[in-house]
Amino acid sequence: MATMADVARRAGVSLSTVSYALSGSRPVSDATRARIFEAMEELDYAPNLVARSLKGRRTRIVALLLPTDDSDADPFMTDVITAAAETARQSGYHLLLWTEPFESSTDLQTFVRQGLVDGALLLSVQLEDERVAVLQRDAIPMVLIGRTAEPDPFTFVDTDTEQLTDTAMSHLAELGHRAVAYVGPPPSELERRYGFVERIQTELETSAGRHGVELLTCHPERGPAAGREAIGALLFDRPDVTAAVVMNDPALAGVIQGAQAEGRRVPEDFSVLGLLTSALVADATTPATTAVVGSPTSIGRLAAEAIVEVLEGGGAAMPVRQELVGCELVVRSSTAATAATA
Amino acid sequence: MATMADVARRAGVSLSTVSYALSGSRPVSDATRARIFEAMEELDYAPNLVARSLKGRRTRIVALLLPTDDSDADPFMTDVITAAAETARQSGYHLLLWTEPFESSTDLQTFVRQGLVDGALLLSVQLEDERVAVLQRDAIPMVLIGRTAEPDPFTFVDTDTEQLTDTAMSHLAELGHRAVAYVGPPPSELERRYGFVERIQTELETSAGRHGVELLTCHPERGPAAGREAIGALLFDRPDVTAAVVMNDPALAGVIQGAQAEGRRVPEDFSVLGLLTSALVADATTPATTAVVGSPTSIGRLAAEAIVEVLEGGGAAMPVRQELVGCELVVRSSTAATAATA
DNA sequence: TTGAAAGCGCTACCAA
DNA sequence: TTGGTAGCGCTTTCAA
Repeated sequence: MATMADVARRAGVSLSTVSYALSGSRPVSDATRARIFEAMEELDYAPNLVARSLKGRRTRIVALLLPTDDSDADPFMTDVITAAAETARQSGYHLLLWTEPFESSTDLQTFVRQGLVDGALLLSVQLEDERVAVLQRDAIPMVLIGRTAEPDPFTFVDTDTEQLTDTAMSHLAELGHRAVAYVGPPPSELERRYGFVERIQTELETSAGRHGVELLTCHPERGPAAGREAIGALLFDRPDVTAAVVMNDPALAGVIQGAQAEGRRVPEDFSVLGLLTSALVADATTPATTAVVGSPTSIGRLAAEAIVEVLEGGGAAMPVRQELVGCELVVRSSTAATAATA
Repeated sequence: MATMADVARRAGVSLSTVSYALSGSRPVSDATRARIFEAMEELDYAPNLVARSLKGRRTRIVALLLPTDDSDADPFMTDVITAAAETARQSGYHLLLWTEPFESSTDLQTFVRQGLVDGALLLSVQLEDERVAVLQRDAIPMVLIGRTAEPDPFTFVDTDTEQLTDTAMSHLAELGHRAVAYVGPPPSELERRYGFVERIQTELETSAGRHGVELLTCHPERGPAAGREAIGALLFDRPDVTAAVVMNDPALAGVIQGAQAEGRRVPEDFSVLGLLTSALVADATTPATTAVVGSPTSIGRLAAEAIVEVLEGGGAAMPVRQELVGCELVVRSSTAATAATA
């Protein structure tokens, strides 16, 4: 591949002039510039990013920290990732995948010290997230997608869980439901201690209280069978429960089927409301599941914008930026007013 | 961050000795090495990858080319990507995301000329894929995930579509089905001219012929409504159709519902078989959908292995490696023998 | 067994 | 308006 020296030779100018012509950081006469760009064209020249990175002590590469013992490939994550990658690219940044099981963050430590990346985007943040400490130790700029435990002095982008839960509970309360099942994520995700999961639980309870709704929680494993059993057992104990909010895509269909097996028609006798349910899954159930959905695309974009801003900020003490992304109710066919209300 | 010079100074040796101690490419006395590693430890030293890349003229970074006007975030792709990233990392390679609409491959051209990546992995390969030509022009090593039109002289990893279609048709033929609907991808994907989609169509027809099965094709848009309509119309014309193979996750539930709306019980009167259906979707339908599934994890791993092999091969003329990854029938509850057979 | 130094391709400072 | 050159952090050749 052609180097700057090749271009300089061909254009009959010095190497530094080529550099200045390219960066514009010093005036270059029109004639000279024209000759230089012509030479570049002829040689298919493109500046070597590695050399530039070495010189400039920054690579314009951001690590995307992606835990891999997440059992399911979440479509939500995929959208976050592509949106972040696209946004980053528009600012001249690249995203580099760093997949790693949650446990082994010593690898991460070594990795960031190698100077390949200028900063990091953290996916699937946990309440106590080792990775944050590791990055902080080396003063690697980072943006969390999710939140650690409070107080959380980091820049983050997250779903507005309060709005999420409140949208969900308002919807059900307005429909007249007074006792609602919360079918949460599988136990394995609970152990992980995602801030996200714990916040949902707490805020769901708060919101339920505010709306005069009683909340009954269960955490079935993945899969429709587990969902059926869980809701079956719950309805056996508490036949007065008339709705479920479900944040467990693999179990979602099971919840609907389990309610039906107990003789409830969905949505006439029993409402099911998805939380962050992927459209693919929500549309696959019968009836299709009404859900409160987030905006993975906005999250990815905002996260990329935030990290770029920090990195371009040149180390100046940036204000910590914390953004909450709103949710939206997507009405399909699985919720309806209770008999009492209708 | 500490540099090699810092380590050398602290250990009281020359810079080159530190380098040799690290690489092992020249003997270093035990005492010296011990001092050096101690110094590294104390300084939290890690070799600078950028400098190493500049010197070595290789970055050990591989671009992951990810077209972004794919309308849906496919869980299959996510698994491919994480598997590829993990495998690459185990060989000391990193994956860098390059998201781009199909059209603009001039950006790609410029990008690869910048020397940031040693090679590329191509996702969602089309029959006529511009990206292949672009990379070839600059002799960038690449591995396709998918295939271009024949003859295809490139290294690729792909799902074994022949086995896929044959597994599907055998299953249905054995159950006694003689007229089968093929509910293919939405028209937009057809226009894209994915090799994958076209191969499935052809091979499904071939396989159907071999099994004495008549195949009726339709391509509904995404979403359950489109699926319902498509299968409804088809069954209206051809009431003798007793099964459907569906390669269109968003429409899948609609196909089942549409058949039921025509008075068919699934699976007793009508079988539905998914093609590469994601587990999340297959488990969400009622009944759960039996499907022939591929192995995204294997594909990702093999693709990463292949590109690493090419890159480590040092430019020696490598044999073109072409791997087809097998499929498997996952039996759930949506297929059964026809009345005639049972 | 170890050290000195050239050079990867670029940016930016110092001079002219 | 332009040229020369040091140096980013490393690997590797040449010398001792």
